[in-house]
Amino acid sequence: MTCLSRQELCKKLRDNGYKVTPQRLAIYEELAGTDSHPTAEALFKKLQRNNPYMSFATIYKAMGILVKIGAVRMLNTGETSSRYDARMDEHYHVQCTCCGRVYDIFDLPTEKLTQAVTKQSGVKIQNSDFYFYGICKNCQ
Amino acid sequence: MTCLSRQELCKKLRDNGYKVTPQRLAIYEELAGTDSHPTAEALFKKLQRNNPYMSFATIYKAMGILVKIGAVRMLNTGETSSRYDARMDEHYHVQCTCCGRVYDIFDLPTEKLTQAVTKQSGVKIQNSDFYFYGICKNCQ
DNA sequence: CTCTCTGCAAAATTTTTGCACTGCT
DNA sequence: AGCAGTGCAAAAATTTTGCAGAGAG
Repeated sequence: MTCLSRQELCKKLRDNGYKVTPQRLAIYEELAGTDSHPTAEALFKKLQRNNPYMSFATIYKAMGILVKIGAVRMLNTGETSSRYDARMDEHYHVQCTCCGRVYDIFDLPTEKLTQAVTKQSGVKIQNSDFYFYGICKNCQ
Repeated sequence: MTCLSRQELCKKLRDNGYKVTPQRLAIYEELAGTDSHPTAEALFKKLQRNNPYMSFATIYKAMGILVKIGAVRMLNTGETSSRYDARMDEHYHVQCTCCGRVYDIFDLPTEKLTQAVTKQSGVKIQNSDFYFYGICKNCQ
């Protein structure tokens, strides 16, 4: 997994003027340790086991910060709640329309797309999100 | 605009077992007549002028149906509320991170991407959503 | 020691649901 | 006439906010 080490995360937090707290580390490490692209609620349930006083507010506040400093991304697959992903290397997402699972996809030839978007719209692209939907192997 | 004519929409509703009502026609025509990718709230405010008794519940129920029968798509740009789009021809979206406006993009070479996703994940892709983010011409 | 962060509860927002009444077909 | 659809209000679900006390630097 290409996520941040604890040391790198601490540095990133401090460099951006945020404090390092056990909650933020626990939230990040829980997220970095799964490839299930969990929602805030899923994270909360997992974290509660080891951190009985973990609260939703803390998760949402931490996520806001982690997204802002570029340690985490937020996924909008069209479900009612957002999902989170600690992998920040360039990749994309496929969701199974049957079971809802979200899989990672790598190495898509997207450079021409971004160029075409810039050319067509005049918008200087800062980042992009690609979502694919279909029936996964398990559900076929 | 490549949206449905009133006649086509009526047929599509009936073919899928839904009734044609003035509210559904008004909602669809309002959406088809703009390229602003409005939220439910924005649609509601516009529709209220001519239909003072239009309600939110009706908009959400109608949208559910219109999405299901393939007359409308829902956009998830990462904002708190969903946006809607009556254009069903293949196209993509760029959002300005400054003003929030959403622009349409056409003719992207995406075939290889979809093939790569199928090959890599084994998921048979049914559809996809591409979102690009950057600073638009107006805001530059 | 200061000032940010946490946890709780309450609030805000968006979307969904239940139900009596309306009105399309 | 029958039954789906509308509108209202209340409920549900997710996310945000305010504040007192705890804890990082």
